Parts: sequence; C-alpha cells; structure tokens
Amino acid sequence: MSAVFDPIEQIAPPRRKLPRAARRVQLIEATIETIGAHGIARTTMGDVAKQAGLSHGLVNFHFQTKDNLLHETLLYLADEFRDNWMEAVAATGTDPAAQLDAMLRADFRPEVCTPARLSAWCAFWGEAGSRPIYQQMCGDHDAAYDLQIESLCQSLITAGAYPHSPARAARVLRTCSEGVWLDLMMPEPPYDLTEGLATLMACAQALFPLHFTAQGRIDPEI
Amino acid sequence: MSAVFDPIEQIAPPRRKLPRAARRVQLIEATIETIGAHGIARTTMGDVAKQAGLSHGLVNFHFQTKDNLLHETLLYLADEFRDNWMEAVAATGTDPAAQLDAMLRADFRPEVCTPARLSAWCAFWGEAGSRPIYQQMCGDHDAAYDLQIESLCQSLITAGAYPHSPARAARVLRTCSEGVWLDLMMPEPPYDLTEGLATLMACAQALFPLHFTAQGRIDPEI
DNA sequence: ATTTTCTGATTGAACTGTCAATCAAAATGA
DNA sequence: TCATTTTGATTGACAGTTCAATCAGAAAAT
Repeated sequence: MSAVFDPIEQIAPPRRKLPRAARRVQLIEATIETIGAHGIARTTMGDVAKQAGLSHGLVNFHFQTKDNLLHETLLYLADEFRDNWMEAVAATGTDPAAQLDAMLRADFRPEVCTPARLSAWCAFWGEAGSRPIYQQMCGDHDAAYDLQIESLCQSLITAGAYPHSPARAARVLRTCSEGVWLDLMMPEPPYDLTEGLATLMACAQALFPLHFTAQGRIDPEI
Repeated sequence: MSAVFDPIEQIAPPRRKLPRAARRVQLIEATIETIGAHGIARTTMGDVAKQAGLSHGLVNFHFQTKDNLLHETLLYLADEFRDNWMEAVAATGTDPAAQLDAMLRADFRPEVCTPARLSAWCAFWGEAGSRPIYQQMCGDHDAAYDLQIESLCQSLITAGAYPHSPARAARVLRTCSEGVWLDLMMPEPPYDLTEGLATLMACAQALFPLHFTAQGRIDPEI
C-alpha cells in the first residue's frame, strides 16, 4: 500500500532523478493535495507540478494526459481506502462484532481521513455521474465494502435475533459512514473525527444494541 | 419556489423573447442537466446554451460570468431542496413521528430526486471544499435540515425513552439519507428510489423501534 | 556512450467574456 | 385599428486568456 506521509516532499532540494514509481507517487500525492485545495474543475497540470516542486512537462512525461493522471489518482485513493479497511479486518480476530468495529474505526483513522483525501474523494464522486470509469471505480469500492459489511451484519443478526434485513443494515452503516465523511470534508467541519466515529457507533448501537454501545462493540471478555 | 418541470422547455419552437425570470430558470435548468451529464469540470457556457437551445452570448447576458451561473444554480437547488422538506413538514400534523416520516419521504420524491439533480448537487459538494461560498451554502442547507430533524428526534427520544443522543440520532438519519443519495446518483444505481427510502426507514426503525417499522412510522390511529 | 529523467518554451485548441448588430414585443401615437 | 418608436432580449463574431500537450535539448544516471 502507498505511503501516506511521503518523505520525498520533505527533502530539499529533491533529488533530480527518482525511481519511476516514487516519482509517480509523489505526483499523485501532489494531485490529491491540489484537488483538495482547488477542486477538480480548477486543478491544472501546472498546479500539480508546482505543488510537487517540479516542472509542468514532467507530469505529462509520467502520466501522458491529464485524464490519465486523474484516473491513476482515483485508483490510488481507492486502493488505499480498500487496503485500509481490509488490513483492519485482517488484524482482528474472527468475532463479527469485533470485525465490524474494526471496519468502522478504520474509516476514521487520521492517516486516511485527511481533509485533502476526503475532499479529493468527494470531488471524484461528483464527477462520477458523468465518467463511467470513475463510476465503476467508486462503485466497485462500495460493492466490496458493502459485501464485507453485509456478511458481518448477517452474523450479528443471526446471533442477536435482530429484525433487520442484512442488506439494509449494511447499507445504513455504509451510507452513514459516507455521509459523515462528507461532513468532515468541509474546511471547517461541524464536528471532529472523534465525534464522527461516535456517530457511527451510535448507528451500530441502534442496529445491534446487544453488541454495540456508543463507545463501540461490547467486548464479551470484560 | 422554482418549478421543477418547466413548461418552457416543452413548447416548440421556444418563444424568441421571454420574461427575464423565466429565461433565467430555463438556463439554470439547462445548467443542472449539463452538470449532471458532464460534471462541473467539463461543463462550458456553450454546453449550457446548447442544452437550452439558445446562444452562447445569452448565458453571459443573464448571468455575467460562469462562476455566477454556477452560484445561482446551486442557490436554486438549495432552495428547492429546502422548500421540498419544509413543505412536507408543514403539510403534516404536529406528531413528531409523522413529521419525521414526512421529511424522510420528501427526500425521495421523484420530482427532486432525479439523476441530474442528485448528480449536480454532488458535483457542487465535491467543489465545496475549495469554494467557501459553496461550502457555506451546502453547510447552511445541512444545518437547517439537521436542526429540524434534531428537534424531532428529541421529541421521539423523550416519548420512547430511547437511549440515544438527539444530535447523533439526527446526524445518523441525515448522513444516511445523503449516503443513499450518493448511491442513487450513479447512472446505474445499485437499487431504486423505493429501496432507498426503505433503507432510510430501516434506519429510523433501528433508532426508534416503538415509532417506526420498515414501512414507515407506526400510526397510532390504526 | 547511451538511456532515462527532467526542464521550460512553444504550439494549437478550447473557452470565457465582450460587443455591435439584429430582432421581437411592448408602448406610444394617430 | 394600424403605423412608429422604444425597449431590451438575443445572436454570432471576435479578442484575450488559459491550458494541455509537445518537443528540443540539458542533466543525471548507468
């Protein structure tokens, strides 16, 4: 998975020549920052190059076209977000409540939940309606997340004899998470990351009161 | 409030001269359609004019600049959405559950919940991170909605002795609604409007099981 | 010496905003 | 009722700007 805090941007002056992959990551990170600051509509190749402290022509050298740069940036973000929750689930045991808890928390880790990343993600989403390729990438992202969360909901519903539909419960959690992201995306969010996570936990508690409290899942070992 | 289905576009050929206000509405509707189809980044004044079947220069005549056209379009959408739920609440009695039910249903009325409108709304949202004026308009929209829904949640929580925080319960409902909108915005949504509303009702049921079922609020008169 | 990365000027296309001319409708006058 | 004037909406061409992409050559690595 891609490094969130890239050390490359710190060194001054940057090495003239860098391995292909590292330079591409640097430029993609610069693209995320630029989109976060200006939005997609007002992001130019020149802005991205300036943000990276490199020349305009280099961006085309590595990405050929602007469309391709944006496409690769979205791919990078989608991979990062997916890796993030997948790793969180993998690092947790087999208990469904613990896994769901881990997934929800993963969404609000400060590393992936930066203003620039949220803003860029949302900007791509806004364009997804008109660009089939974005639409598919955002859709696939959701689908995998949804599938995972739905199987966890199914387990909890069986365990707790809850009256919910697994698909709808999963969708409530996912949409709620995305909605909170939209709130946090604003330069001056109405509440912080902690309160965002707490909102998600309140949602989980409402759906699965035997397994979740407002602080997270109820650990059976305590 | 602005008419959702504008009769102007239906008449053919369109009258050469039209009152100022009507022409502005026609151009704003054309802007919504164009943003829905191409996204903000790829929407040009020419596209809008073409969509309206009018000349390029006329758009500038009525809106001076592209920025202003976008600004007025967002204002139009925000007013429309706000009027929509406010009218729904006003048309309902004083029972909090009935009012909440009406608000949730209003969000999914086919008139305001068209692909182009959702897509345009989301496109503005994506740009909001970088444009303070958009940010404020989207934020104000949310704030008013949130305040209204929070007071209803407060009433239900008192009535049903639910363990929730009113602010978080309100936020869960709003974010869930926004998240479902994001799903429905896709050109090929994973589910339809009815299922979207059903998801919201499932959310309301999880929060307020004494007042809501998966079909909506529980009518005390039956 | 050769290949790869990188720069900055240049090019050509696209777009925004302006403006003078045109035209439909309303107002006015006979 | 009909002709004339006025108003302001509308058009399309144009100027100026911005931007993506190209390219020739420099710099660095191998």
